[in-house]
Amino acid sequence: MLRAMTKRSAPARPKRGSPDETRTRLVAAAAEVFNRDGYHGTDSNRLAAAAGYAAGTFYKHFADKRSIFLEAYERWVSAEWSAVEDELRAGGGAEAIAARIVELVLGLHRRWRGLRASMLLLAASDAEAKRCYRAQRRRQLVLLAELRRRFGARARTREEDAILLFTLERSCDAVAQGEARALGLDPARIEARLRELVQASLD
Amino acid sequence: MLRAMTKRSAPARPKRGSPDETRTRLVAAAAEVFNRDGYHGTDSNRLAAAAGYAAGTFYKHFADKRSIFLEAYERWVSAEWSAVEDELRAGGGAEAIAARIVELVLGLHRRWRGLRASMLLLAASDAEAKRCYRAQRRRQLVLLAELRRRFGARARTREEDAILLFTLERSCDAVAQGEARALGLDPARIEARLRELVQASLD
Amino acid sequence: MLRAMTKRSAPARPKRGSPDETRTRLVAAAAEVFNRDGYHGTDSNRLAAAAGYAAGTFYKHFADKRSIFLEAYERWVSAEWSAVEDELRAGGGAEAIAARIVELVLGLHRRWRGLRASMLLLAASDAEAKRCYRAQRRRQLVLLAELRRRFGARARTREEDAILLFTLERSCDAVAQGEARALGLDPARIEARLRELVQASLD
Amino acid sequence: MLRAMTKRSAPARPKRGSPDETRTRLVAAAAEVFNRDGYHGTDSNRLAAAAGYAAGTFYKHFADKRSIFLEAYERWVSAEWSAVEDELRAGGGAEAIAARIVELVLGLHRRWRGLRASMLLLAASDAEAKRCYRAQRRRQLVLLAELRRRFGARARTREEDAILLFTLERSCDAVAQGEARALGLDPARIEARLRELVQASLD
DNA sequence: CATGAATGAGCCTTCATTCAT
DNA sequence: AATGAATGAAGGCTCATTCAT
Repeated sequence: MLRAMTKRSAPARPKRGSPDETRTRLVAAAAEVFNRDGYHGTDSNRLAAAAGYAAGTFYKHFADKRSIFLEAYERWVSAEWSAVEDELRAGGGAEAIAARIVELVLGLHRRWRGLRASMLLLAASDAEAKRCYRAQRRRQLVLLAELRRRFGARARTREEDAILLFTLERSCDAVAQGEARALGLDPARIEARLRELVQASLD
Repeated sequence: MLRAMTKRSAPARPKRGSPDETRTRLVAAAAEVFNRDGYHGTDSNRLAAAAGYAAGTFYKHFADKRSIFLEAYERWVSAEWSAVEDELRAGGGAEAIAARIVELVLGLHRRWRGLRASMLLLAASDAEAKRCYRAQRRRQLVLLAELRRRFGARARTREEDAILLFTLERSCDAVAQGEARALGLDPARIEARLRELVQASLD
Repeated sequence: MLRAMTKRSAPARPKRGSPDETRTRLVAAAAEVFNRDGYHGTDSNRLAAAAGYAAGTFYKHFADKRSIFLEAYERWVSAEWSAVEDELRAGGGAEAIAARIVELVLGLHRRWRGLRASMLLLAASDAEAKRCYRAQRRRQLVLLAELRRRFGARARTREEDAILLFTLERSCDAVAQGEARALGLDPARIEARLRELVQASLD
Repeated sequence: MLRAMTKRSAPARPKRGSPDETRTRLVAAAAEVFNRDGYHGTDSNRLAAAAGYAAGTFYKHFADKRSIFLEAYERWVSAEWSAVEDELRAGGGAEAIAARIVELVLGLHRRWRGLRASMLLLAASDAEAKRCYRAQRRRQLVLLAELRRRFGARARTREEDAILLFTLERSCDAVAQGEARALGLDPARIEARLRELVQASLD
């Protein structure tokens, strides 16, 4: 069985909120449940229940499971990325920024590893998920170029930047998902190396 | 609808072969079907049918869907990796080897992108899939160290090597799955950059 | 899909009228919607919305879907039958009356074919619907006998009259629902023949 | 509640028959259940259970509820009509044939009144049902013309014949469904009158 | 060894109805 | 009087798996 345990909390019943509150609660609960059980590991009834609602309520707010997933990803992962961007744009030296980038990205990957894994899967077969997933990478490319301009560093090709992002993403996943440890690697050293790579790219 | 069309070929009925032949045919067909439709995009009946067998035959040879998936991954992806290793061990200069590594890895990612995506998903929630997936990375680390010894290059940390592998894997996925193009990147330049990175690691 | 499209008009919101006005609006809207989509082709929420009210309002005025249906049928179909009766009672020769009967009955069947089809269905399984449906036939039998008295024609058995009504009803349905045309029949000839039969019954 | 009681017999479990047997059993059971509970009064799970099968088995044989309904109607109602036709073609005088037609048609309407009512409903909203329903009327028109030729009677217009069939159909429904009795009519007299009409049409 | 009919739990979705506001 | 968010039972359908042949 791939499916994880499912009945967890009996959440506070939030009857009769505004539609927006309800929608928000559903999305928040879905983000957690998808993150824990994976896209194919839950169903719409459970998502509703996790937010304290009945099955029917789900379909008042979302057309289907896929659409709440995309919204959950958008709302949580992307939202937190925005926070990251804001902080990085706030200033600091190249070294500090590099360290912070690695720390923040790793944190996000740790926090949302299940959601990210599901997104990867979905993006493989669903066009809209693909778009949504790629939109982020685009933002990151923009951010990277912007930071570099701030430090007066020479420009890199988009390809070089993309590869740096891929490196960062995949390595952080490896650390977040325990793959690094399973391979006998020291997460701290991975982080250190990533910091070097990011900083080198900003100089 | 995430599910792709499914009825494809009307396969040659190879009834009453030896158990091993049957098993092999099932695995071969499954590899193709999983690669095309994804793990959640097929079902065991279709896998059996794709190999020209009845539903019941499937369960005479495999405990469940997951186990045939792991075997398909093992048998095809890993097997092809072995071929890669053999070729690389056969000799050549650092530059040629680097180019060949990138070419071969990219080829594998292209050929098996569906299977790989499914594996990524499965590895996120299934312990055995995780082990199977990681075993490969371990082999690759060994190979990398071995190649470097051959070229008399200075040793790198395991972490540095792992990050190189992550970079290679993730970037090849991006190219194989069209993500690179979607981001306006030039696949040829990505490949060139990957060759540089690999070669640098071997010197 | 048996179900037809449903969201049609955005009806004027007539909030806080007298209970009777509300009830009337609900019934009027329901008659149209049932006539268009069929009894099983709508739901109470849509009926409410079609009248410009919220779901809850519906249940303030009707016990359930069935009861609004019966009322819609009663209020519209029966009401129009009354108009027919009034006109026929107003006078005219047997031939003119016969022609008028066919014309009016056919008109009603055309106008309310969806509602009638639903009633037929409901009457098959619901006792109250059955009563309501039969009450009309009774009125028609009375009317027929009454007209005949007016023309001084000899009496027929109730069975003969009933059969004439059945003929009229079924034939008008066939014309109204396109069955006649589908069978290669000429609606005008059907009407002509029906006029003959009715007139013969009045002489 | 419109829905009739549902769990009736616990039918003999007929496991592992040939697909055709299974299909036949499903259709036979469905004909009875539809006839008893109406199209909207059952569901696919109950149809399967009524034939002694599990839910999934149903969908191995039929795409959906509508398709088994049409087949049930076709297989039972039409099949019995064929028997009627055969008998009528076998010979006899006009009077005897007329009597037999009324008797047989009435018998069919009695036996399958629920199925017929559902068909009427379905035909109102479903194109294929409509076709299937009308195909029968066409056969009947042919049969009627054929019988008349046998008796050397003068030809009637198709419209006249159609109206006779409508009369017969609707009147038999009224008798079969108790409508006649509810209107205080004597079924025997209805039958007598129908015999007259049919015989008159054959002379 | 292979079959393939059959299973039945379980997912997605709808809708008649309620009730707090 | 009206609202409309919420309900939850139930229907339609799928699919991993079993077992009699």
